[in-house]
Amino acid sequence: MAEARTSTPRERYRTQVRAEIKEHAWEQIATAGASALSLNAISKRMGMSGPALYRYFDGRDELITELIRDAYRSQADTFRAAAEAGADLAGLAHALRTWALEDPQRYFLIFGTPVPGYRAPDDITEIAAEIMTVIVDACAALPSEPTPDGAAEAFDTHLETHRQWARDHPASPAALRRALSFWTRMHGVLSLELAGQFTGMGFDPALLYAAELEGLLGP
Amino acid sequence: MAEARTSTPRERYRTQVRAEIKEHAWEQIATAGASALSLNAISKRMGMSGPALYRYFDGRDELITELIRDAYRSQADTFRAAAEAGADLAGLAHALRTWALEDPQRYFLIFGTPVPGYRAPDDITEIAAEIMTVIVDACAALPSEPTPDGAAEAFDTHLETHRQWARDHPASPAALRRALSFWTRMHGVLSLELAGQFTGMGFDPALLYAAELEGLLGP
DNA sequence: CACTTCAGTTAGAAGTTATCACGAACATTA
DNA sequence: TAATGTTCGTGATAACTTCTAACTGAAGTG
Repeated sequence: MAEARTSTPRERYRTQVRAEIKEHAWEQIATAGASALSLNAISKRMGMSGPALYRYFDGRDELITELIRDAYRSQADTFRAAAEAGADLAGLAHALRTWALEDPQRYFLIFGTPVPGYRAPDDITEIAAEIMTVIVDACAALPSEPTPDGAAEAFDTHLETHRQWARDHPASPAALRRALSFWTRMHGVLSLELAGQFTGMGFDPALLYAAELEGLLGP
Repeated sequence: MAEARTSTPRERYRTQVRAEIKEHAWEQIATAGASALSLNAISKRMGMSGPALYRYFDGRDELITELIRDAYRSQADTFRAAAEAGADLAGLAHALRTWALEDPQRYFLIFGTPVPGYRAPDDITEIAAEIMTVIVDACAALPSEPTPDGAAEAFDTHLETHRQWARDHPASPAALRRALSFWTRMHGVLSLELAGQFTGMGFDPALLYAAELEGLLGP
């Protein structure tokens, strides 16, 4: 049994081809969207014919799932890198926007239209939880906390006993609520901007993003 | 030249078949997503074979565009109906959420992953502008206005001269900014909820939605 | 050297969108 | 009424797609 002490040439070849396939897939997704991803086109552009690709991926679904996984990992890495570089919540927001604009279709691979039947593998939701943890940490480290009014207070008491999504993070409910607001508000602006819903409207999305961010940091 | 005085039986039949096709399409989209929409399957389920459908729609793209148009119209109708029934901004938020939960895939047909090349026809963007107008009206009718801090103030001055998206609505910049915040924040929560990003996290999305709404009405 | 493993091939099934040419039903006009 | 169009639905066909099966050849292993 090959102990995989380093890696056999065959394994290296295999992972290299897999990576090349994914690269072509990303290229295709960026230009035509995930729904137009064609295994056939990838194979032909790599100089091999049709079914050869099935040696490396079980099929279209597995390839896309792998791309989704990479997208999540990429986002988690940017967040973690920003946090380790000492970024606060505003820094995270900036890193997120930069990352999203870098490849809109990658963003939509995570946050775009869901396929009704699809259920993400557990290791992917694990990465998602890791991302949330970074955000919650940043919210807990902020000097002030958002003051709860009516509905916010109700939500805070709800969060008191519903925080397993944050891995039972010891932060205050207000901090948890701010983390969720951060997520939803930044996503709200970003997704609409990346989807092109603002094009032709005339205002600068970056300013809206900044305003939403500051409104989140303030009270 | 048939003056189309009322409508010929053939025209009635035609529009009826078109409607039936769209109904089957909606059904299919709701269960499997728009990317899995199959003209073939629709034809067969209607008892006619393959290419017959091309008498009624130029092709897949035209059918989907028509569905998008209907989705926009449906949303515009709900907003308008709510506004005419005297709903304030909170009422609009409630109507929006109900409408979205009614058919998530219809929501994503409007706000979901964009197809890189696709450009919506002008009459559709017209409906979108109509929707924005209702929201801006509701924001202008609110008693208080959001107080601008730093970035919000910068955005307000920007909106002073960039308001053609609101058909040059005479509302104050603060009201316009609130309208945009309303749109992005409600969409932020809704889209993530409908995409299933909250499932397994344990908290109630409705409470988050309510909290975000109230945070929008307050200051 | 023999044997196994694996990459890549062609062939083919089943599905899709979309076009074409034809017959049949319908509507309109002479 | 009869002739003439117009439109609907059909089967055949092309060009795609994913994906399976069987086969060839090369690379690594005992």
